Amino acid sequence: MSATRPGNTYHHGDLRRALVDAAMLEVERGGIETLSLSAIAKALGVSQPAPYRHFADRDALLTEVVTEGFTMFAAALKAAPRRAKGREALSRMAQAYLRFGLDHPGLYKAMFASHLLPQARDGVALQATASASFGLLVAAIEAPDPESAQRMALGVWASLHGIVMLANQGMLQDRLAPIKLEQLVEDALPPGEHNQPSH
Amino acid sequence: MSATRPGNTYHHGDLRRALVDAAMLEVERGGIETLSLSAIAKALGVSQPAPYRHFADRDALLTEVVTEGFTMFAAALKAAPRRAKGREALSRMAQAYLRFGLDHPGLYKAMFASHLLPQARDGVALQATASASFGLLVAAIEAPDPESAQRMALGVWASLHGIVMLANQGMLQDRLAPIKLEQLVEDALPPGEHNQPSH
DNA sequence: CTCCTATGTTATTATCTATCACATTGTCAT
DNA sequence: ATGACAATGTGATAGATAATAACATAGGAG
Repeated sequence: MSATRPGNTYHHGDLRRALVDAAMLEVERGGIETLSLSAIAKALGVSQPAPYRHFADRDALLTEVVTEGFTMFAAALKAAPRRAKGREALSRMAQAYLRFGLDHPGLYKAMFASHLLPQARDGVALQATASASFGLLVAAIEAPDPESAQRMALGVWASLHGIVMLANQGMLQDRLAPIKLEQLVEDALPPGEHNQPSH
Repeated sequence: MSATRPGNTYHHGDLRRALVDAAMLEVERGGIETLSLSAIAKALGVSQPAPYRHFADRDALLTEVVTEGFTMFAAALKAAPRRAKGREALSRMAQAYLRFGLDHPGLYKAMFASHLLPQARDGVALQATASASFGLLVAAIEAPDPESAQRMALGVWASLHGIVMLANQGMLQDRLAPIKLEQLVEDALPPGEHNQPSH
């Protein structure tokens, strides 16, 4: 009966991990709304209630997926500048932000547009994880004082978020004739010496 | 049995309208995922399958809600400049955008973050409706040539969209100490003579 | 007035979440 | 070792929902 199960044992081995992985794939494939614990359990060759041994409910599994998403996201942002500093580092981070959003549309949407983030129960821990990424952005901004950095980072964040969401909704495709998303990202950043030539 | 039904007739009178209204309220209250045709039918005092006489499936009702949302949205943007022109008109339109997003968080999210927009079936008509709003934004932008207007409008749109989405997710609350959303919106617009004094 | 169509109803099926009581297995103290 | 216990899995079941089918009613066009 078990298709994806390693041995033929009564116990799966690492069902929790398998559930998260399968859920991540499904969120990426069909979005948050099509995720079904039943279907995942069946696909993994376990009984339908088995997932409830590891997650209290559907939202708990989704929260785990989204949390791992934010971790991946933060890692991508952190790695992006490589050895660059200053304005160039910010630019690379912004491009990495864009790339993550475009490469993981379902996950990105689940991270930023789900009902989980505003919720009291899991929302607190989740917001902390999400905030880590924002901190990276603030740190990459060059500004006279911390408050300015915070304010400018908010503006950049909002722009990047908007670009990713609109692009993934397919709302920019018809309008981008000669314009590239990468250029739209550059335009969203505060000006610096290393700016690209004007269009 | 019927709580919300006008008379006591076999036929409801205007069930379609009542369904859309109820669905709009529910989308606003609990978001897209909690919308249940069963629950709405019961609340309206009709049988559970009655809605299927007016909408092929759940998504069809949602599409109607979102379409009406875009119509309201376009009307709000269009009315915002009142008699103002130029840069001031753009500013007022942007503030109206923000206000709509904050006043209708559930509807706004349904409009821009649902699975409906990218879908082939209803997505085409829906995208056309959505595009009308974007056209208003483009028209309000002062630029040397149409392509620049298009490009600048994209940037403004993305910024506004990002601000609304992040704000409605509760992700800006902790960070906005002295900053107001309205100011964040102003900062997202291209500079003009009527700019606010710098902070 | 009669028929026809629109709109509503009851009955039914399939899927999904979630909880229950029970079964099995790995582990840890003795 | 071994026996209790905790962790993990199973079958049975309840409740909600989407969707379809067959039947009922009412209102309007001829």
